[in-house]
Amino acid sequence: MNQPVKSLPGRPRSAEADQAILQATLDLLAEAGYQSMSIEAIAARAGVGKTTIYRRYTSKEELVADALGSLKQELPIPDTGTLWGDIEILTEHATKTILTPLGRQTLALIISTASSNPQFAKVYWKKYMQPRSAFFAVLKRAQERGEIKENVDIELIYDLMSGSFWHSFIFKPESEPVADHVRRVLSLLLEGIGACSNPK
Amino acid sequence: MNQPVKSLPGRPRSAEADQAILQATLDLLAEAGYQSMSIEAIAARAGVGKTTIYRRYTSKEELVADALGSLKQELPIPDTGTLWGDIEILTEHATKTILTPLGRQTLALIISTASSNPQFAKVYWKKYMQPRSAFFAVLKRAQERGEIKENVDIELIYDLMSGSFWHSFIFKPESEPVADHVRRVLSLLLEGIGACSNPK
Amino acid sequence: MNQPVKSLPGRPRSAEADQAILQATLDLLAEAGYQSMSIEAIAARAGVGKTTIYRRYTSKEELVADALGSLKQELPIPDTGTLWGDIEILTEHATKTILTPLGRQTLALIISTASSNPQFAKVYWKKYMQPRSAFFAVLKRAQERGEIKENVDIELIYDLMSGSFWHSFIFKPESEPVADHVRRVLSLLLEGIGACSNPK
Amino acid sequence: MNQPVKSLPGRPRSAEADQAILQATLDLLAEAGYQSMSIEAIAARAGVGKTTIYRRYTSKEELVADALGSLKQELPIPDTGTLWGDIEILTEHATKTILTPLGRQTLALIISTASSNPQFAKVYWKKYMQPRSAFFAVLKRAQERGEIKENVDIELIYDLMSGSFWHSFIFKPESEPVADHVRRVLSLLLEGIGACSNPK
DNA sequence: TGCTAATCGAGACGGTACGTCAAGTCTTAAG
DNA sequence: CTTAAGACTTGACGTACCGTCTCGATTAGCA
Repeated sequence: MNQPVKSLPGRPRSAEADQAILQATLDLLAEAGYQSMSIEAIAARAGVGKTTIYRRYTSKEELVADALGSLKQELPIPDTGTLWGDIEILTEHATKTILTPLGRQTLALIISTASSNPQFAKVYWKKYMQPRSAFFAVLKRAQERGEIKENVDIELIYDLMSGSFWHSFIFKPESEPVADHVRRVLSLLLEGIGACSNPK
Repeated sequence: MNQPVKSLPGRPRSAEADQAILQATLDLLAEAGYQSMSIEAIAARAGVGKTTIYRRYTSKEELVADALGSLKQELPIPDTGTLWGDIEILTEHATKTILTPLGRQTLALIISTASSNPQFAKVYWKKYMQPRSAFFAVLKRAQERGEIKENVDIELIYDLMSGSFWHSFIFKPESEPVADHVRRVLSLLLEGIGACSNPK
Repeated sequence: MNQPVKSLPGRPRSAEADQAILQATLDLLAEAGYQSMSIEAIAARAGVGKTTIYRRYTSKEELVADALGSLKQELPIPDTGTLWGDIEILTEHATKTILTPLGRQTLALIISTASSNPQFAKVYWKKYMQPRSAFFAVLKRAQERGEIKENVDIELIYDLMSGSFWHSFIFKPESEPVADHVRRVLSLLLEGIGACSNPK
Repeated sequence: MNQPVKSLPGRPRSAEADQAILQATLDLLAEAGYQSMSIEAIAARAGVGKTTIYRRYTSKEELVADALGSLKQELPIPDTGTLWGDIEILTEHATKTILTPLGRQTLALIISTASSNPQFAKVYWKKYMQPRSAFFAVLKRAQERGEIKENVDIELIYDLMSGSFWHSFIFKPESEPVADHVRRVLSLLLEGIGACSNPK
């Protein structure tokens, strides 16, 4: 069995430079935003030549995608026994992630890239929406416990909650606390809005 | 009685230039996107000097906001007699508006600007979400007809439907037709997801 | 007999504007120099619209020529009885005229325009070299008095004295007083430099 | 022993660009003149980015000074055995140098800059008046040969001849050939203009 | 120990677009 | 018809970054 990693000749790439570049990218992304962030500024901040960046990434998007991807996030799937309790925890976590400068910039990035560069949007999206699986697990368990109807499409619920979360977050950042809004949405979803919807 | 309109001294601004600038801006916005669109290109396309643009707008954002704001959109409030019918019409209209290059760019613009320049986001938003009032009227009538519970917050419904609409539009552009998705969402909302949600 | 001056219909040109423009031009010419002097600055300084200037002059050169031409200079032809005395007076006057900011700028203007726009150079030149006729008269009288050889070309003497005056003025502004230099030159000219030039 | 030449880090400046810039500058100076010559045009003509010019020079004056300074001129000191012969050769050379578009522009530049930026004027002047030392040598030899009085200030003679040369060149470009004028001046100087100038 | 080769920092390269300034022309209302 | 005011097109200014390209200096593995 040969080594899967063939050591190339020549000087190996500097791991320190790798780290410095990613860190400088994240810092500047949070500080200045994606558009205002210049490669030259990143290189200067990282104490690195521009070449060293261009050797690794062919575009700013690639660089930012890798920088965001390098962020470690661990999210234990909550299990409080009730849907309400689990959602509470997920909401709290999501809020903490998003209400940082970096989180806002990432969100902006996701959506502005979504229409033009879907492949990059998906990278950002994957990192940003890591909680998705946790959310699914929570809903699944609630369904098994009988808190949610059996025939309901869980993905649709996810769309609804996540979408409304964004919607209110983006356009009414000054209004009621996010947690309250989520609670009202969940309540509405559970009860339904139809006047004659009780199957009796 | 003095004139309410004080005519300023000097040559008045050219209305033709106004129009040419706005049109060129919209064209290039649709063609190239906000970022790739240069003021010089707009000036060239409009057959106008750069100064003439800079005299009117201090930033690209202002210019684009005004250009989008100049778009006239008339949306008659539908009244088919049923909530389903009205929503169908609204959805069709919204889809038509958004599924154009200009619509996509506007959406990207709204969200990427939202976190950094809320005041501009609101301008874009206002224009983009003009159907909002129509949507409210439709829901209100449905409530009066008894199709929707009386004690439900209509704004919350709007958040949910609009948000889920975006959500699926942005991240699953290739999946099922938008109209179908909206139908499923409405159905879910009307029935509710709670297993034991019989009210009273 | 009709009036030789036909009073044109409409508002007559403002003499105040005329004066203000010329004065502002001279001021700015002395302060900033010909190149750095903008028409807009002249208009602003004169409290006049740009149009008012362009209606009168078609170029900066014309304007400056007229402004310099408007300067009144009276130079009485000196008659002290000796060539030395007359030259002394002329030198003093020339020095006073040239050693002002306006004088320096005029000189610069004359020469930099000379090669490209000879017709303007001549206008400046005429004003600047008004003393020329006085100089000629002085030399003529000296010739008649027998101070200068009869067969000498007076114009050539003028070229020599005026040229050397410039030469030293432009390239050695810091050296000996101008008057001394002129004296040395005159002395040299009178005596000649040839070792065997005395006709015996 | 350390190297006296410390090689700076980074890519060294391109000697080709240096040359192209200087050549383009001289070309455009001769064609269009100092004022009408734009940095952008120089860059375009040299096939070089504007930055490459601005990296080297902070002003047009600096650039032009360097360009003129880069002109190599070799002038052998003539030695025909007589003052008249030597002057003839010097005059011919000076005429050839000045009677080119570049020569005229340089002259205009020297004088228009002289009063405002003496330091630049001196650079131009040095290049332009390179023959000065040759002229001095020629006069010195003539003095030793006895063609010129011993007690005459040679510098003053230079002022007179050079000044009158300019004077006639600038204001009477259309008149008699330069060489004839110089001959008349030299003759006048050698003989003197004084009627009773017999020394001793 | 020396050779080979990819890497490093630094920074110059040809470009594009920026936002500013002044040029000379034009269009208004007021005189 | 001129005036002051100011908008118009044009074009150069000097700056900031782009992505590419040299440099001399490292820094490994291979000979």
